[in-house]
Amino acid sequence: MGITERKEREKGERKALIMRCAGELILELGVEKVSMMDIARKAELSKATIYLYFPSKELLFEEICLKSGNDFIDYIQEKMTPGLSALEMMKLLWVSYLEMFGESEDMMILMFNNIRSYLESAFFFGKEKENIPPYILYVLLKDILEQGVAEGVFEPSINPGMVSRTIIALFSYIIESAARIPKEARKSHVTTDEMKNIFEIMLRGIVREGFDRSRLTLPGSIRPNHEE
Amino acid sequence: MGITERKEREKGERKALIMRCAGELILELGVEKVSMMDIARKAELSKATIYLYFPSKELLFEEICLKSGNDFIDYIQEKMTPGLSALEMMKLLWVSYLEMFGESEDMMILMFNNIRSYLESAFFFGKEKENIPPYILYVLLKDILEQGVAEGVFEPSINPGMVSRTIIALFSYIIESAARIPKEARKSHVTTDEMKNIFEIMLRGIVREGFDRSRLTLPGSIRPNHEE
Amino acid sequence: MGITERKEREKGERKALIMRCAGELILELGVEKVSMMDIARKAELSKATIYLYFPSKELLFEEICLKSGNDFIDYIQEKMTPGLSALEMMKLLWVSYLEMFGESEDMMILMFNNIRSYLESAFFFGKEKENIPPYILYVLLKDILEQGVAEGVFEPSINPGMVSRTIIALFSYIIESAARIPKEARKSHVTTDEMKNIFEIMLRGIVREGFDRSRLTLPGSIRPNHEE
Amino acid sequence: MGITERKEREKGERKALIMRCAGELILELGVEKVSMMDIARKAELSKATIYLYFPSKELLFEEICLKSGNDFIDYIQEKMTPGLSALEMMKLLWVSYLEMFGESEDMMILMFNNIRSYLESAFFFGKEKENIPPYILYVLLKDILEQGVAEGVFEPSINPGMVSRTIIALFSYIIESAARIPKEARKSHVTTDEMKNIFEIMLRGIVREGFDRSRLTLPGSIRPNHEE
DNA sequence: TATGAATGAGTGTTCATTCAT
DNA sequence: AATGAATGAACACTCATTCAT
Repeated sequence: MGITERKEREKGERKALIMRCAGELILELGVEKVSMMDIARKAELSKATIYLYFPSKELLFEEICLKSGNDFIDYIQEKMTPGLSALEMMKLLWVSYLEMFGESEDMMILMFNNIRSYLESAFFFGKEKENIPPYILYVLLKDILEQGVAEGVFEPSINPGMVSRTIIALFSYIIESAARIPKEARKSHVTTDEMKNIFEIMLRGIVREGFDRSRLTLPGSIRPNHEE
Repeated sequence: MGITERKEREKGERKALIMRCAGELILELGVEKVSMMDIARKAELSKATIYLYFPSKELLFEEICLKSGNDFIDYIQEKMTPGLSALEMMKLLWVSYLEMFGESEDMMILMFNNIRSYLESAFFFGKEKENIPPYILYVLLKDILEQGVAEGVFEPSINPGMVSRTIIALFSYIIESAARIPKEARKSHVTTDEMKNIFEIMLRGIVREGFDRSRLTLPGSIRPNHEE
Repeated sequence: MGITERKEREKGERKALIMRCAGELILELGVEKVSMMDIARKAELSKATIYLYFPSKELLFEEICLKSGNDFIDYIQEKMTPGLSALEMMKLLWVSYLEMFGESEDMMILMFNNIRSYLESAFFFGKEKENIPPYILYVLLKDILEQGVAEGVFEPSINPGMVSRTIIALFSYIIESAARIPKEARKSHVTTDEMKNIFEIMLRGIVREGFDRSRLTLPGSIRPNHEE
Repeated sequence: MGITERKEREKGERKALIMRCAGELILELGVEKVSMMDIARKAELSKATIYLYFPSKELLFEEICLKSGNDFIDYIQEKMTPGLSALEMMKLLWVSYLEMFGESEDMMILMFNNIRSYLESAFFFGKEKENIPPYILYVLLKDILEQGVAEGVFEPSINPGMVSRTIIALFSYIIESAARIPKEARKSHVTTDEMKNIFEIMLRGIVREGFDRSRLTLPGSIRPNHEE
């Protein structure tokens, strides 16, 4: 039994190694520019070996994105305790984002990179899909927004599905833009500050008229600016 | 006299044909996936002929994007008369967008496609660039926002540059997403409705607290839904 | 009659123009690198027009080489008066070369360029060809060498055909090498000095043993060094 | 142990195969006319496979030339024992050439082909270059000539550098010309006889006046004429 | 006569994928 | 399980040549 287990574990490790290497390369070069040779070289394996673990380049990339997305969802759902108000949950979402980003910037970039590819598909405009991270996130946000409407905090006229998609799109956009900046020059506080402002505007735009705006302020970057 | 003119016109038409075919393919497959061979096949020309009109793939694509961007800018600037209030200009911008989109959906998609490539560059986070359409649009929006702040209509705390970029990013995102939908299934009213809602939320988020929200309503799709 | 004549003359002029342009380009870029487009551009004609005068690139180049070779042959034969001794003729050949080279360096380069292509063919080793310049030159030299043997000046053991080919080959080689040097840096006196030395060594090698070497001295560059 | 060795050897053989095929094609068609496709076809491999062994066409060709040149240099230097007179060394050079040519005609052709490309460069007229075969050969010859002058055997008035270059040029020329002859028709004795005569003439031309010419006779083709 | 426009057949090079070992 | 070796299909780009006008 020990042996098969070890084999299983080693197999998983190899797979994780390949995904990690591929992920780093995607962040470095962009999806289109990464070749199987690059990945093989980085993982110190042969190209053929990669095909032992992934049936094609496309599916390898898909799995990478899926994983990063799931990690993010897991992180968020762990924090979401029942009984929170919509506004508390929105703020929690924001804080989770901040923390996760501070902790694992690259993973976040990959995750939103993933989302973007789904947003671009038909799903964004109605045809919804399976159990994939972007969709889960979309549902999560939508539920919060609906709860907020029910609580009388958000404008009843908003379309929760649409607003949910819009928020995700915006996050994706900014993160992706950040990813294009060379890693060493990337100052994450810019990214998070940018996002914070947009998120606040969006919140102000969806709350009921007359709602006290001071209650919509979000916390800023939680980590000290380690650069500059 | 007639002959040279006709030749000239035909030459222009060929060039336009190539750009149109290339544009459609970009919308269909994405920039990276389109090959010169694809374009040639679609235009029913030989690859070599394409090179008679454009010195390289890169410059062909650049010209396509530039043209669509410039067309949009021209359209807008023609409508912008001096003496308008910031809110009037914002609405005018919206109506121009609607009209232009109704008139030349593909062109709009290409234009925002173009913008996106610039947004992804460093410019999005501050380093600004030359006389290219996305930048002109960015400046235009920023000026309006600043004027709105001065008029006491928009929140003085907003960062006009950042909000300008956010608005452009959102438009790009939605348009681009729409572009991925197979043409026949694309219902433009979804696209414009989506955008209208987002634009309204954004406006509500940036006006001063207490500003009468009923003044922020935008007109909807101006053309009848020609599909379905 | 006047009209057809003028037409004829103009046709000849066009042809000459094309050949001149092509010739210059060959000298500048090397045979392989010159394209029909280059020639057309230089001659300020269309590519198609060139095909009106020459049926193919290959035949155009052939004609260029032929012409330059014939010019050289004509120049030499004009000077060769009967009754000269072999040694006098050898010196005359040398002087003609010097003069021609001084007068029309480019043409000489093209001519030997031409010769080289023939030397490389089977002809060099026996299978002789028609009335082409390299062959005429070969025969000319061979005749002189044979006369020299008959006069008792040259070693009877030499093979006139072979020595003739060797001399031509050497001239070609040096000229061609000179042609590769950028035109402005080309100091022809180096070329001619080099050639003079080799020619003298060759002469010393083919005269009978004991022949007074002081009689084999050749004149040097006849033109002042116009550069440097 | 056997396996890795065999793999190594097979890899070397493939590389050698490609170089041999490319070499033959160069001899057949000339450097400029040989395409990677031609080589692949001849080697019965795919174009992509060639790129497994050589990073580019240019480097493949460079390696071919370098190898043949180095082989020749190695062969010669192995035979050159110290204490030989200049004349002995000249004869040794000649014999080495003969033997090498008899043994590996193609290689010799390629080698001189290589040399030619260097002779055509500025080096031929003074600007000398690194450690490349043609230059090594040039220096070797020049040293011998200088030694001969010091021994009082060669004319003090000769320019050793220039004569060295001339000899190399001549060898190159003849060999290259031979290469153009279709292989089956190529009679190597013609080539070597031709060369022998020229080499003898050259020697007679550079020895001091009055030197006993019978001492300058070279041995002829050392192998029986295997053709005709 | 002259040419602008067009193209087929090529170039060198890359890369995801396969397979014998 | 792992891989070195191989390759087909693709890529952007070039050029000698043709042809309708």
